[in-house]
Amino acid sequence: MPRMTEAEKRKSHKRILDAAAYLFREQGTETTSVADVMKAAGLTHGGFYRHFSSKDELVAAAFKNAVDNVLAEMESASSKAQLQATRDSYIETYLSQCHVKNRGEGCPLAALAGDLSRGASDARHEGFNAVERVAALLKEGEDQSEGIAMLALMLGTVTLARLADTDASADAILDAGSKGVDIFRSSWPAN
Amino acid sequence: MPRMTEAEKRKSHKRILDAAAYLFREQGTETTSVADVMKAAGLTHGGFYRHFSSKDELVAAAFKNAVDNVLAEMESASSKAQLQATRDSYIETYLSQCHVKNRGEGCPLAALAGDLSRGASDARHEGFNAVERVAALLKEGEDQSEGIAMLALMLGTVTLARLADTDASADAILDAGSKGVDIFRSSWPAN
DNA sequence: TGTACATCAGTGAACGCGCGTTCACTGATGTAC
DNA sequence: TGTACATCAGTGAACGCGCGTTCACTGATGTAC
Repeated sequence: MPRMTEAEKRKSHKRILDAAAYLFREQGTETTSVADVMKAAGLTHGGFYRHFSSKDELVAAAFKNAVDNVLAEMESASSKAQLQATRDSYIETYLSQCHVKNRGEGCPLAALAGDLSRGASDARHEGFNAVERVAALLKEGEDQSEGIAMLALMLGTVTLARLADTDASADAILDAGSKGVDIFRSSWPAN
Repeated sequence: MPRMTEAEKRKSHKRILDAAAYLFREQGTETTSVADVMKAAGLTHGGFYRHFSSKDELVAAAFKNAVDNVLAEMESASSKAQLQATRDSYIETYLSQCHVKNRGEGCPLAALAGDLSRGASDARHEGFNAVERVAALLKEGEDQSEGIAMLALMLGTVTLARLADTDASADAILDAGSKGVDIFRSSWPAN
């Protein structure tokens, strides 16, 4: 059957990245094996090294892929009004039960910041880049610090909510986070 | 040489817990092996199962041990003034370079919340208990939500700072978190 | 208090297993002429 | 345009390795009399 077209290789590559982005977020990078990812991408593990030189490289690439997908809508906003609208809906979705339960399609930083900070430096650097991208979208202006505080609060809230035993406990934590977000917003000059 | 005194067994048990609490926070629960922990405790891996029935059980017990140690000072505060003083110093230490770099002796939630939320339910439950204990100490009152938002912001800030490449980047993130903490404090009635 | 014996904390070899990675192989693709 | 051949995406067996856990063993401890 092999060999495939160049175009088909690119499709395989994308499927591997998407499968990894989902599984790493869902289960963590340590608990997910290269074979798991390849199986989810519809391939066998042996072919992995035609696409990436190591699992570490995949972790960094899959994380960046996840960030690109999650931020695509906000980063492509063409007007200030559109940015504000997508940002508002981003924040609301972020602090939801759905996001708490659905790690695999949620914020890559909330799912993987811990893994990245302990892992290879390429992946950690990718994580830091994501922090700056998200912060810039959450609060424009020359001072990044408001966006970073907002991200920290949101990420922390979802991280804590994921420890809850019941939906009610998770909701209480999400509500606390939402109130915090409102305090931040009302204490900053609108822009 | 064996067998040891009951008192010596208790000492071994504590050494295993302390070693695990340090190594799990420093490296994560997946990356740290039972043999690593036992070696750090000055024992060999075979004896582990005289103390714990599984690695999962150790993860939960070591996490609780870490929380107990970290909160001991605050929880034993005998006056309102003393609680406020230890809380102030706790927050300042929490948002410091030292805490960012020194995972192994830092906040167990900041180091392990991600691992716990994906792991065995006993350990996750221990994590949730810790959230409530810390939140109650950060902001007294019947409404837990202010303490939870404060913890989420602090934990999120340190998590993001641990992704930074340089001390300066980490400082910028820590400063952003500190400003957020100040906003929370000034927007809540003192107590 | 002294003796005989069961207990069990700790050791280190061994278990099966899954991991990341390598490799010989296949055969359609892409290329040189 | 047709032909001959090198390339290489994907397969599946195999590699060495470290993991969590088990086990036979040791000998001081704790206990029953």
